[in-house]
Amino acid sequence: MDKSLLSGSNTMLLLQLLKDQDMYGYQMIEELRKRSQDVFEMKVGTLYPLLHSLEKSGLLQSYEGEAAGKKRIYYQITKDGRQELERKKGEWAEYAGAVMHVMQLQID
Amino acid sequence: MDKSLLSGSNTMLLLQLLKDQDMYGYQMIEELRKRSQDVFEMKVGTLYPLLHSLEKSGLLQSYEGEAAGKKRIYYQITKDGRQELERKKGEWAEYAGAVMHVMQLQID
DNA sequence: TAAAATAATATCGACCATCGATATAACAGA
DNA sequence: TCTGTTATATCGATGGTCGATATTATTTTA
Repeated sequence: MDKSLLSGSNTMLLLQLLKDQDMYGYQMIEELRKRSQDVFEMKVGTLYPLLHSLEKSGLLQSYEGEAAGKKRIYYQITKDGRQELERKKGEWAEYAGAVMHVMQLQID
Repeated sequence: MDKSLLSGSNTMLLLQLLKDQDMYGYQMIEELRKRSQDVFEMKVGTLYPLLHSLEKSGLLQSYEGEAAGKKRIYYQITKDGRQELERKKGEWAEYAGAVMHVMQLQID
């Protein structure tokens, strides 16, 4: 199983955010904070290099757009990105399930 | 929230193993594999340095014991270790819950 | 109005967890 | 005898994340 899953959950979370809606970088940080009820606070020093690398590997595409009259760099998930999202989702479910089992924990 | 939670889940899993029973290193790898239904395969290059560092920081204590007539280095969880286990367990639950929520996933 | 805070993008060195490789020794089974 | 497994150990490399720093534009506050 993928070792970088744990650490690399940020990739999965970003792909999930972009699944239904294009967003620009800063917006993703806020959206992630909101959806996680303040548990996640992705750092800009993590986000931007990650976005660039995801684009380079073809999971995302960027384009210039506008928000409130201002230029923004929007990101869009690609077909490969959607495929990778599903893959990582499955891996996460397996991993988290195993942790829960070993730890004898339950969610909600 | 602790950034090393994700990566550092190995510490939590080891503490959990030792919660009810003392074990030696190699045994922990096997037990972890078993309890996780082959999802976890902790590497020896990860385990031994981690055990040493956990002992150094007072979460574990080691002693020489025997298994099938052979000398083994057993590890025992300390009071601090149990406290740390509970702390990490809580953090994990919070983190995993947030991931599940963002990902719209469910675990049995 | 000037200053401070926030939004937005970007980079870089440092840290830390993990891995693969390598080493050694004892013992089991083929 | 040789191979495989158990068991402990170390070390260099990798890779994800962070904090610091930088820059520009806009908004809020004093």
